[in-house]
Amino acid sequence: MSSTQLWKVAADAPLPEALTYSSDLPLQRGQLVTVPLGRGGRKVHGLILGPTQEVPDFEVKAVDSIVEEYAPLPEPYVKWLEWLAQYYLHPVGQVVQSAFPPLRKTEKQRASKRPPVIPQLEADSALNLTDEQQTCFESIAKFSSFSTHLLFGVTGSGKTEVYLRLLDKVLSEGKRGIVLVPEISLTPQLIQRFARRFGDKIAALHSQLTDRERTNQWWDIVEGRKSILIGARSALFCPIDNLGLIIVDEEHEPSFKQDEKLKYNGRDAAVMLGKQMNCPVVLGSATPSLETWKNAVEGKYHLHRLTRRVANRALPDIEVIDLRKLKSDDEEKQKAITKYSHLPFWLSPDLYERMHQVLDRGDQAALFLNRRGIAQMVVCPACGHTRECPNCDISLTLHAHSHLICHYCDYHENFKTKCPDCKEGQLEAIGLGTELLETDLTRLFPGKKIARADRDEIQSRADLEDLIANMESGDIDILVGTQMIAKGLDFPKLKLVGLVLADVGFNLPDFRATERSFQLITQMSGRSGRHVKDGESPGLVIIQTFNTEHDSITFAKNHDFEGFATHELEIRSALNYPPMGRLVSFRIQGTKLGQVEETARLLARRAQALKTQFPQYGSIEVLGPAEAPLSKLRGQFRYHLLIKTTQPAAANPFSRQLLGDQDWVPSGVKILIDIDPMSLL
DNA sequence: AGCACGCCGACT
DNA sequence: GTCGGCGTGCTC
Repeated sequence: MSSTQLWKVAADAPLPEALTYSSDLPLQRGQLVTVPLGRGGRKVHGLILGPTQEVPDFEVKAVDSIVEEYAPLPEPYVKWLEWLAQYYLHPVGQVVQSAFPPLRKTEKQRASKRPPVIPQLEADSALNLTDEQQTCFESIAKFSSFSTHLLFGVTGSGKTEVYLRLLDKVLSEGKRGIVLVPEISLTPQLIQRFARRFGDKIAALHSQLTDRERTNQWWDIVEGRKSILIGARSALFCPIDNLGLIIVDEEHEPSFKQDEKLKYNGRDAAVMLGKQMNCPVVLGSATPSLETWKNAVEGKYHLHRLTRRVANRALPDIEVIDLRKLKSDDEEKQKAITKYSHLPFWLSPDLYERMHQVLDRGDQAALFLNRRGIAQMVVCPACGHTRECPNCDISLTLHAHSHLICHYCDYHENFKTKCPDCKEGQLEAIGLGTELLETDLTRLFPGKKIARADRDEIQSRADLEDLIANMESGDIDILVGTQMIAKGLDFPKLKLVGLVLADVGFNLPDFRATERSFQLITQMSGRSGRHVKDGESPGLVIIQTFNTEHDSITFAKNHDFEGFATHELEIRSALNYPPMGRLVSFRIQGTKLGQVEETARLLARRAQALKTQFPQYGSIEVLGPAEAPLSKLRGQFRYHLLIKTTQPAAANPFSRQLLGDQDWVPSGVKILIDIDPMSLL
């Protein structure tokens, strides 16, 4: 009955295009099949993209079988997957695999010792909305087809309650919703809140699940047992039908960008999915990315504002401490310096006194520093030798006064004080890290309970949940941490937040450094005094810095996001940086430095040639090649080439052509492409 | 990615 | 001779 026909199949292999297979099976677009690939009778999964007329000039193999377990993917999902492959220049066959669960379906559920994926909690009822929340809710709820909304709400203004109401509305219409959060494992408090409100309607997908848990959650959604999917960016790949809403919380978060394999941005992919599914997309943030902000002020996105914290709670006061003044030599200062001579160099008298005040009242304080360990480098004062990682171009960080660790590749060695180079000097630790803060604080605040939260201390969801419980119960007085604790956490007794050295963030070689720094200060200040009562003094934020006039500080101090965004957009505009221009980064890496350099040079020359050959690429700027800021990582030398353009439409075809044939690239050298990179490191 | 081919050094 | 190390190349 059915005759043999040719099909385009996205096979699971790193091939730029789909392959052609023949079949007399009743196939359709979106169906998962197995196909033979290569020699040796190997079988791989492939997704049917559609029939084709083109008869290729080589022998065509036949589709092996239909994978009966999966119904064909809905058309909008197939379109979305094709878009991802096309836009991010990634092999379509490998993009497509992410739309299926890692394991096969099982009928019998085995008892698991692990805690349930969704916590079982007592139900919670809706809170009363403030006028602002009500206005935002209504103006978003009007939309039921594709539209993108920015919910711009200051920290503590109750964005989550607006999300919950919107989801309520979507559920009441018999539709379903996706909630994307950055690194879900780090936001247990948010999951709990959803679990209290929506109980067993929720499924979750994130990196801390086992393959079996992930597979079960996937089927719960696909077979319609759950109607709200909350998860990290990868949750977008779960083919949920009848979608009424996509929410992206903390849309500015860099972690929405995947930094390996398919380098997609979860926020942008969510907007495209909303377009394909024809449903509204809500992006929420207190510090929107400049990309989103630009779209909002230009009217491409609908802008909704929450300008006040709930229950009229005040935003925290932000004080800036000039660390340069600590070195002043006038007499009065000198006296003060003597009085505080026991303080370590990183702690100003003002911050120290404020910490005492807060702790004496029985409240909590938190100190942030974006660096782990005891010290960033160890140096020999006699000959200047520094210990560096043999695999990465980076100084080793001292931990526990006994180990030197590379934060990139995890290389570690014992710390020996005698300089291995000149054999005379004693190596000294220079710099500052969370571990050192903890040690010093234990000495300065005897009897107070101090906890540290960084990647060395908090490695699992359970660790973080323990920490949160101890903060909530008041078992911790002072919390020290990296930016791990700057986001999303909500502790009623936390009244003082100190940023130990803001400068750490300013000086990164990245055009987004100022934006990141502004976001960090604002998000961090959002942790302070979230629950102050009427008449109580607001929470306090103290920023220590050597550069009090830095844009990120002067605007953040006044809680002035819009002023900051306007100012920063002007700077970006002058240099054609995103969001005014588009960037594509090519990274050339390999184990032989000479080969890498030469390939980078040749790639740049080809880019220039392409530009002169085709007039439509006239606006493209080719920057580099240059040694990447991390010039050696995990034993690989790294160069990069940047493409910058004010014509967004030119970036993709140009990159595609430049990457086209790679016969000239020596084996052992790889060219990796990153469309819309989030970081230039 | 994953597999076969092929070219080299080390062993019976 | 021939076993197996891994660098190279191809997949409808």
